[in-house]
Amino acid sequence: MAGVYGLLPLGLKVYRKIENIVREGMNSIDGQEIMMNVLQPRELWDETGRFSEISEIMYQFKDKNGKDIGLAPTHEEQVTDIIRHHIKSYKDLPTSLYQIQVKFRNEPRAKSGLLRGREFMMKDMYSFHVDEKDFENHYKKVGEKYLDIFSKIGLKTKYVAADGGIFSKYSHEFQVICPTGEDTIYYCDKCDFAENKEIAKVKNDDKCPKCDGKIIEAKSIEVGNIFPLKNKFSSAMGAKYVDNNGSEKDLIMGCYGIGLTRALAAIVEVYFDQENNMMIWPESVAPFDVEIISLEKNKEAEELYEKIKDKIEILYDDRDISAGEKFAEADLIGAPKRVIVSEKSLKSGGAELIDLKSGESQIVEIEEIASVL
RNA sequence: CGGGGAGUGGCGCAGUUGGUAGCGCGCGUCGUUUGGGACGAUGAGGCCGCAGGUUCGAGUCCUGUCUCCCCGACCA
Repeated sequence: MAGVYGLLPLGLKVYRKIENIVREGMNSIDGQEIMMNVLQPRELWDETGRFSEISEIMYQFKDKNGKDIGLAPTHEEQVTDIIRHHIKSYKDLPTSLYQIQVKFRNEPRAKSGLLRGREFMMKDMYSFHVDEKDFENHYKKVGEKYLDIFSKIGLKTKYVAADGGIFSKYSHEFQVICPTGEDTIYYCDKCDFAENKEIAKVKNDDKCPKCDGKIIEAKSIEVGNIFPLKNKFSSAMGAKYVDNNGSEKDLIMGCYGIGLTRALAAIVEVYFDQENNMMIWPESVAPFDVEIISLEKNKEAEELYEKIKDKIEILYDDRDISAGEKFAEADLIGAPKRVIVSEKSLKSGGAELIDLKSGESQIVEIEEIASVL
């Protein structure tokens, strides 16, 4: 069906790497990983009125006993339910819970493959605080960590001010500048000023309101966003804590999302070289570190593979097909380094080692390859 | 939801006025090939999206329906 995709072996390998980088990032700012359920009872969502409010986007149906069920498009209600049973005192705060899980959203129009699907993977984190001030410190910390995570997976992102939607006055998005993106942002060519078109007061070529730079308009892909939720959910659902004066107060909340499968697609959008029909993955998420291509079968390639296969991730192509086909497919798979073992390379003294990003190529003795890599 | 386009071997497509369903790639077998998607020979593979209708006869005409893609609207 439209907007629904699975991942084959190469895609899954890349996905897992993205997932792990995100997971480490969340753990490093004291996020605790949990896993919530996808099947949701109507009653929970009626507490905030959202079962009706977002029925357009939430897949909803009746089970065989006539009970209303929904597939979670997001988890504020569920996480608030969990937290109201476990947090009682200011001494339990702050705390952040996150999960990496599938989301279902009945998008009015799925498009551009993994960039906008109806079933996709997301990391969503929710934080809980005693007051706005504590929340804001955390919000800032998560924002900085997000920039760091995106940079680790090879995406340069802009930290963009955006509309707060139904939750609040503001939010922030992490946008990758890319012509295939569906968002439009305005950013300064000198400082970190950036606004989403939905709220922007500037236009292309304006002077930056923060410095003497120039405003540039660009299409972009939103790979993450962070929202203040204030007490919207805690107040509706009775998620309170007792402060140090003994009185009950609403929890102050924030939520923080990263579209994992969308990030995977964004990396391809940015790194795929259309002209040469070639992918070069960032090393941190590449499905393989190295592809070894053996032209004519030779024992040197086989021995090299056996020697290093447990130390680095290698794709070894010893298929009985033409050289051109191996090269063309290796270009599409996009391992950042390539080792070619052939009669020609052996005559020149070893194997040819190519760094795809720089295009640099060198002949390295077979015995040396392992240490060079 | 509004507008546009498309459903025919695994993939990409052609199919004229209604008359034996084709091509390229891929796949099997044999042989020759190996530094940029090789070549020859020979095979296998189709309910023409689905349901009705018109006709002696429908991939083709008519009606209905489902699905996918693109552009909008939408994006909690």
